[in-house]
Amino acid sequence: MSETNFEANLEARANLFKALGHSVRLLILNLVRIKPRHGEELAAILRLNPATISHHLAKLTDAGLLQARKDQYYQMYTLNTEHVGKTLADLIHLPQPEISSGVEQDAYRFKVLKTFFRHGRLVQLPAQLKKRLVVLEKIAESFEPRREYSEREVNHILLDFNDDVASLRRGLIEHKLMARSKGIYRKMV
Amino acid sequence: MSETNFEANLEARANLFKALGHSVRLLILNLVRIKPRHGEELAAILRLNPATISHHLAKLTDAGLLQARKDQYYQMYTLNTEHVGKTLADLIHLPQPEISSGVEQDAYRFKVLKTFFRHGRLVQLPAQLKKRLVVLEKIAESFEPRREYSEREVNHILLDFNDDVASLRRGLIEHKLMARSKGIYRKMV
DNA sequence: TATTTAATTTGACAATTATCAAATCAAATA
DNA sequence: TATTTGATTTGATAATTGTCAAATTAAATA
Repeated sequence: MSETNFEANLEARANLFKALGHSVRLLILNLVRIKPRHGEELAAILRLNPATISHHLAKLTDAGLLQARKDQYYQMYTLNTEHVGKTLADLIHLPQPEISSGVEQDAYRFKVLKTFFRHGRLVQLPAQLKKRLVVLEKIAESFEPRREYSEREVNHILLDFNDDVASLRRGLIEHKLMARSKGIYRKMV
Repeated sequence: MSETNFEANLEARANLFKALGHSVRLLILNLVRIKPRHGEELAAILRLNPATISHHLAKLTDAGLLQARKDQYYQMYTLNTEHVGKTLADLIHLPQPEISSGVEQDAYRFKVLKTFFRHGRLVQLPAQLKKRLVVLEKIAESFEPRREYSEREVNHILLDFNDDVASLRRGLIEHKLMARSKGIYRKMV
């Protein structure tokens, strides 16, 4: 799905809610639910200019909440029950793949990595936990799963990122990205 | 219920929909549904100023769609599932008595009667069907149900409203407000 | 305690939306 | 066909909302 489609779909959903997001329009829906009505009648009841009512009716009709049919002079509006049975969840929830195609969910991660890495080297270990975690997870990718590492081997790999290997080692253990047992290091799942 | 309460209730419902009526906020709800997130992360993903995101988050929280809890530095937002299971119908429908207390459903009728009656007399029989019907229904109130009227009696009553009793008689019959059988008139139901 | 950083608030401006009056259009009736 | 009348469109203005930059506040860490 193209980004344009994604945005159009999103905008369409938002428009349904926008149509409902006005007290006059909620009243119109309730009045029309009781019985079909025409614009002039609604204007009289709600004490608004017929042109204003006409705008509201157009929005409700565009959103598929009302149906209009001709009856003599009058455009009679009736409630369209197609949408009103749906739950908010139905109308809010976008499928995951669609979200991913529309926005970069890892943007925060990328931003943190961009901030703290320069030419592949770690400029500084972030003080904030959430950012430190992002950085350490990145570094942990350099270790293979299920393989055993001696401390010398660990240090050798970490040295590529930063001279303060002790802090990096401690961070990896602390955040449970690696485990140490009898001097042997192993990457966690 | 006071009119003020009615309006407050109505406004509250509209505000829930207003909160949902923006594509950025729909995206936030979907992103938070996947996992709890904080403002900075959402700002990075959606490429918007953190202050803007903060506004959106406040609207969603006010509307009861999100819950916020502190986690270290971060205000973590999670989806509040309380409302999202409700159908649109649940959220739109106001009880009838409440509507009646809030707006004058007969405003159109009153307006028509005010236009066509002057000091209790019918100025003119409206050409438009819907208005003619309103006027004739008003006149029909002057007849008792289940009682038989001769044409002379009918004319006598109608003369109070307008000199053109023939048109009034014809209108009452035409719109099935009265019935004539063998020269005897009777009000319908 | 000083510093850092996320959250919030404030102020300014842009964009959107609501409202009405007046004009136009379209359909029904005289 | 001319007239009436509801619906729609247009233009103007007011009100609301969305956005960002900058300042402030509050919480966590060094």
